[in-house]
Amino acid sequence: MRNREVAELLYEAADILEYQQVEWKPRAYRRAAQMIENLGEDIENIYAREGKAGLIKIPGVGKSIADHIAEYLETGKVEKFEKLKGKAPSGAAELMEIRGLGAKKMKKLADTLGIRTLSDLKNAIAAHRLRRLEGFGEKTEENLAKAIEQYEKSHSRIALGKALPIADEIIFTLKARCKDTTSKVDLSKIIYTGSLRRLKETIGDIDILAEAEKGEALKVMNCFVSLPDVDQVILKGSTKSSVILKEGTAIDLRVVPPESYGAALQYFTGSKEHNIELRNIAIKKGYKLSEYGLYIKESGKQIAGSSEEEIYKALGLAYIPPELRENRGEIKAAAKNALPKLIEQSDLRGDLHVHTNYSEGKDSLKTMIERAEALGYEYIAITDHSRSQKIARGLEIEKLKAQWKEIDKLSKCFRIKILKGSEVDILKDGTLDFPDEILKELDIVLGSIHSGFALPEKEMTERIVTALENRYLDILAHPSGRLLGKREPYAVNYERVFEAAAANGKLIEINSQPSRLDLNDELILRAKTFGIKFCISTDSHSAADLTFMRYGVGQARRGWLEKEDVVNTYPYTRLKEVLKKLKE
DNA sequence: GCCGTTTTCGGCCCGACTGTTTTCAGTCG
Repeated sequence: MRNREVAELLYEAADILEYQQVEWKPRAYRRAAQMIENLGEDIENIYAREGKAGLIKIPGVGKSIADHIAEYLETGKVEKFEKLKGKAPSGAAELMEIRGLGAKKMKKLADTLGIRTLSDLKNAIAAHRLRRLEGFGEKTEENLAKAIEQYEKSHSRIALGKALPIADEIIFTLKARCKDTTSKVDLSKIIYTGSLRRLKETIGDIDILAEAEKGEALKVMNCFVSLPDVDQVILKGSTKSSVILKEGTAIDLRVVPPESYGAALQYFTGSKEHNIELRNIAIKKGYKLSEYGLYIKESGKQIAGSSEEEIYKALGLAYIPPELRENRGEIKAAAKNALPKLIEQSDLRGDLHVHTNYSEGKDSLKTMIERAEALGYEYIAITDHSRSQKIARGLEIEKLKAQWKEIDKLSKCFRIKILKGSEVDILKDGTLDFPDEILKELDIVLGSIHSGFALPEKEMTERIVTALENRYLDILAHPSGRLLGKREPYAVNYERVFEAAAANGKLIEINSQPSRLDLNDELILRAKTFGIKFCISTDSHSAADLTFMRYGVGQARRGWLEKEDVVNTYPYTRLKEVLKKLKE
């Protein structure tokens, strides 16, 4: 899958063109890059099958970009882009990340002061050389210094699992403060928007929206910027404020009047690409769409704005859930009333990947079962590590059998059904870490890779395919092996893995651990086209982890999954049938 | 550079905030 690679190439070219103040081309390149990123099909396959004609069919890709992509796929580079590279400062990509520094200012800095890297910029600021430039000033210099500091502190995105609790906490506190300050604000309308509401795996900053009449807006803003966790106030106006929390997270708050609340919620939820498409539809219908509402262009009369639903309706679209708003085809589907009916967390009847203190879990078997039953689940699978996982205290066969005995005993005390399982290592040659006579006694077998991450793509693919052909394996767990922000996914040919999973009827896990979220949304979408079924599991290492399910469900929804696609929405008897059939 | 049931040429999302400006450019989302 080289889509990401091709998209990066185009994004990079767009940045340089933007730096050169070339008009419109950067936008065209970025649009093409974005479509390629979200294609759901390997661009190499398209090119191999249909040549340039196939590439031109991709929205945003015309003859010229198709030529560039073809050249890149065949030779590994694009002559024209190679020449472009020399035209911008070497540190341009990094400098563009600094808040307040765009293409124009960067060019000015390069042309007048010869600034080409972040360290050049830092030196120039320290020597107060910026404030003398035309269009710059003392304040700009100070702000850039602060922005650099902020960039160096946390320029990476925040994991969903970290951002969501922070947002919940801030909103809780903000509501309490607002309640003490004014009675005229509807507290239930204070919610998070942005990529967080879309449940994206990582978040740049947290966006919060509130509703208030004009006279009350500033009161909400004052509550917000004076929250105890706020470190810096970046900007403060009557509709928009930005702050940075002491632990480094950036938070924006927007306040809008009731007649615009839905439009603002829609707008700030994004994604940007989804919104641009929506606005284009509005224009074609003779409307104008902004964060304040949907208006008739001629008369300026508002025809929708207080709720998201009425905006989509007025544009001739079915309501699109936030998780789908990535311009991956959801707008076309909404126009045809063909959106998926997305899975809900309440559809889940059990958790199929849970550790106990038999291996690396913190809590006892009994505690995990108790908590799962308290969550209302119908079943839970106990899946401690297999014997090769020495670090995680993987179970020897004797210990596994002892666990079975305890499960049999506990089964009599609980309503919830307990499946005897194991998270079995897929060894380097693709065999599983327990012999067949043990595997066939288990109710459920997860296969996963915990060693030999650096295998070349071909061998890693063979290893996983071999495991998928093992009749005793049920589920491929955390299939890409990535740890968000820490470890890249291992090299593997997903087309082949998905083919093998589909051919053998194997299930693919969506691991809900905030540090994993594995498979990711794009690969879920891709896997679904192979007809594969999934399970959403927490990979819990303590009873508290059982609540991680919300993150996995979010990724499943982003991958367009419906209830029927996910086997742990099935009643116990149906789940057992699925698992039994796999071993026949 | 791309695109088109109002266009094959002339458009390309829209508005807020800030700073350096006396009316606007740059940046951001």
